[in-house]
Amino acid sequence: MLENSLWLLDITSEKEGDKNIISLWMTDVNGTLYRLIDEDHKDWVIIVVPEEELDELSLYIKEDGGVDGVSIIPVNMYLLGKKVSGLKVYTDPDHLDNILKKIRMRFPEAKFYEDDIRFSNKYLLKNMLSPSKWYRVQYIESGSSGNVVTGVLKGLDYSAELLHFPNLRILALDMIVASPIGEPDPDTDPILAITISGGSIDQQFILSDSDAELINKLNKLVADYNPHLILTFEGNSFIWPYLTERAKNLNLNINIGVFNQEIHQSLHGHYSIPGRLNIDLKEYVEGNPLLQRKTIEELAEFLGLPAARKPLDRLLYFEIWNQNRSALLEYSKWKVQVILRAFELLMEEIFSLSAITGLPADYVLTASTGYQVENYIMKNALSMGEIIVKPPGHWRGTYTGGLVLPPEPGIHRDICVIDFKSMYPNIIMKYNISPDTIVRESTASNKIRYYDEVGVGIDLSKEGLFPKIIKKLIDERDKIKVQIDKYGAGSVERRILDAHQRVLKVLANAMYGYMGWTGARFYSWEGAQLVTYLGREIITKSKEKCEELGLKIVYGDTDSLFVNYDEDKIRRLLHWIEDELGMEAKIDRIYKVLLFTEAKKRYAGLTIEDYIDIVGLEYVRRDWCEYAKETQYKLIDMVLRDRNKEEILNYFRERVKKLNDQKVSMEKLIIWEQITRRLDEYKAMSPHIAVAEELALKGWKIRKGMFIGYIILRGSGPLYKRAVHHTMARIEDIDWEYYIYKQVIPVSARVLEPIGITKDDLESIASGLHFGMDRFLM
DNA sequence: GCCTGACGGGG
DNA sequence: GTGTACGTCAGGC
Repeated sequence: MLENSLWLLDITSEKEGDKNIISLWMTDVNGTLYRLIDEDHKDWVIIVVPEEELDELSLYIKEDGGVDGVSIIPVNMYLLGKKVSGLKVYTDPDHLDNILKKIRMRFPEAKFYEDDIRFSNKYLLKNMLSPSKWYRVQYIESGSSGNVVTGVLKGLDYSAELLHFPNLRILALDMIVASPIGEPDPDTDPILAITISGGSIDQQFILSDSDAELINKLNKLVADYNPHLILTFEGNSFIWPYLTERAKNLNLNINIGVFNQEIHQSLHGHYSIPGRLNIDLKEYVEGNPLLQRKTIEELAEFLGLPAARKPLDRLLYFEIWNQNRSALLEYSKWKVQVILRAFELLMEEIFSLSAITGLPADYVLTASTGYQVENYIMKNALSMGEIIVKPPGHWRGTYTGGLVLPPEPGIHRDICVIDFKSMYPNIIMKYNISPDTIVRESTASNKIRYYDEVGVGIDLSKEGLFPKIIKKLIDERDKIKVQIDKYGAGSVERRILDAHQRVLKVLANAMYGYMGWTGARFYSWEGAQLVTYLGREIITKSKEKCEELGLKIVYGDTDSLFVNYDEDKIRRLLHWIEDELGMEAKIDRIYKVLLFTEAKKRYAGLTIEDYIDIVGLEYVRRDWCEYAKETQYKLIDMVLRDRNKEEILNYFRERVKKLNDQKVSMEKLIIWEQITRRLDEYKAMSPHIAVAEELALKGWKIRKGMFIGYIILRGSGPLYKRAVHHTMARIEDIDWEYYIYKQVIPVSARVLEPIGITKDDLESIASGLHFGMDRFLM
C-alpha cells in the first residue's frame, strides 16, 4: 500500500458493470493526477416510522424487500430538533428507488430522508471530505496510464495543510462563432476560431476548410497538456453547449476528459469534464455584486488588468469577421489572457469557497449562494446528528423586514454612522433562532421563550443548528485573523487566509437569508420573521436611547443609525448597546458633509477621509446612461464641497449644452437593463423589452440575465417604440431632448434640490439653451 | 391622476 | 432559485 499527500480536485460517480463506483480525482504537489476509486460506497435512505412499526419495517426489508446487498442500521437522530428513531438502509443507488416504492405501499406512514442527495455528494458528506483540500491518502496502485496514476482507495485522513496549492496545469479557452442572421446555430455555422492559452501553450486555430479540424486540434491539445483546469468565460452558457452540438453534427466528440471521456451536461447547466475542473468565470462575475454589467471587460477593470483595445459586441461578430478579422482574433486572444490572469487573482477565493462549502471548485460557482450555504449546513447538520430534511417547498408568504427611519432632508455636517456588527448573525446566536428550536405552540415554560408579537416560541434548552454553525464560522474566522498577521503583505499565505476569512464571513451573513428562502431544506419562516422583528426592536430601542442622550438622529436603516458626531455621547450609547442590548455596535464612518433628499435609501456624503460616498442614487445604478451619471457625480462633489450655486449651475449648463450641441458620444448614452424573465412572461411593454423582442425577431436568443443596451431615438409615441439596440443606433437619430429632460435634469435636480435649486430652474436653463440664450438669471 | 409592472441597488 | 424595504420610471386607463 502506498501513501501520499493529495489534493482533492473533483469527485465523479459512474456505473461499471453492475457496480456504482466513486472516483476521487486528486493531484499531488507536483501536479501528477490520480484517479482513486472506491467501490464500497453504498447509497442510503433514512426511514422514519412510528416507533411501534420499527421492528416490522426492519423485518420487512430483510425478508421481503427482495433485494440483495441491503444492510440496515437502526439510528437515533434529530429531525429538526426532535429525537427520532429510524432505520438507515444501505444499498446500491439502482435499488434504492425500488425499495422505496415497496415500502411506501406497505408502510404509508413512513417518511424518507436523504434519498434526494446526489450519490457523489453523499460520499463527500459521509466521509467529511471537501474538494480543494489536502489529504493523507493510502491507496493500492492498479496501474498508471499516460499521465494518470490509477488506484484503489484504502484510507484517507484530513490534513490541516491549508497554505499552499498544488502545481496546477491550467488552460484558458475562447471560441469565435458568428452567423449572418442572428444567433449562431451549431447546425449551420462553423466554429471560426478557437483560442487556447496556458502554461507554454498559446495557440489560435482558425477555420480553413472544415471546423472538424479545429475540434480535433482542441481534443489533441487538451489530451497532450492534460490540464487540471479548463477556464472559460461563458463556457457553461455558450461555448460548451455549442461545441458539443457542433461536434455531434460532424460526427465527432468533445472528448477532453482525462481518459478521453466526453464532456457532458450535469447539474444546473454545469458541464462536467471527467477528471478536470471546468471553471466558467462568467459565473464568478454573476455572483459578485460589485460587478454590474457582468462582462469580461468589467471583470478586467475590476481586477486591474489591461483593457481590450476595443470591446466587441457579439451582435457584430459576423460583420467584424468579414471586415476586420484580425481585430476579432486579437480580441479573443485578449479574452483568454484576461481569463488566465483573473483566475490567478481569484483562485484563493474560489478554492476557499469550495473547501468550506464542500462543493467542487467548478460547481461551486455554478451553485447560487443558497445552495452554497445549504451544502455547508448539510455538512454540519450531519456531524451534529441532524437528519437532512427535504425542502418543504411551499411559500409561507412574505414577512416584515428591517426598519428604515425617514431621513432628515437637507445638508448635514459632522454626522457619524453607528452600525451594529453583523446584526442578523448575532441575533440568531443570541436568541438561539434556528429551524430546530422554533416552537409553534405558545407553551410558556422556563425552557421556552415566547414572542407574542410575532407568535413564535424558541426552545432554549439546547443550542440550535444555525447558532452553532454561525458560532463555528465566527470562531474559525477569528482564528484565521490571528494567523494572518504572521504572514507578510502580498504573500501567498496571506492571500489564501484572507480569502478564507472572507468566505467565512459571507457564509455567516447569508444564514439569515437562507432561513427565509422558500427553496431551502432548512426553511424557517418563523425564524426569519423573528430575526427581523428582534432587529426592529434593537434599532427602535437604540433610537430611543439616542434621544435620551441628546443625539440627533438624521437617518437609520435596519442596522444603522446616522447621528451627529458627539464622541462622548456616542461612547455612552455604544456602552449602553453592549450592556443593555447585549449587542455590539461601532462607528462605521464619519461624514464631514452629508446630503439627504426626502427619499429613504438614497444619499451622498463626503467622509472625513475626503471620499465621496454615494448610496442608492442614480450614479450607482446601471439603468441610467453614463452621461447623466457622470453629471450627477460631479454635481454631488460640488455640493458636498460647498461650491457656490453659480459655479454649480455653470457646470450643469455646460453639460446640457453638450447634449444640445449633439457632442456627446453615443456610448455614454446607452441605457442598460437586464432581462429578468422569459419574454412571454412580461405583462408590460418597456424599452428594453421592445428591443429584446426586436432582437429575437432577428434570430437572437434572449436569455434570462442578458443585458440589453439601448438608445432612445427621435420620433413620436411611447418610449418603447423609439428605443433601439445600441449597435443599431445612428447618432443623427438620437433624441437629444430625451437625454436632457429625462436623464440629465432628473438626476441633477435630485441632488440640487437640497440646496434650493429646483427642477423648474434646471428646465428653464435647458430650454433657454434651445433658444440660443446662454445666460440664466436667477 | 392614479395604479401597476418592472428594475436595481441598500442593509 | 438567500431575505425585505424602497424609489423611480413608463405604460395604460
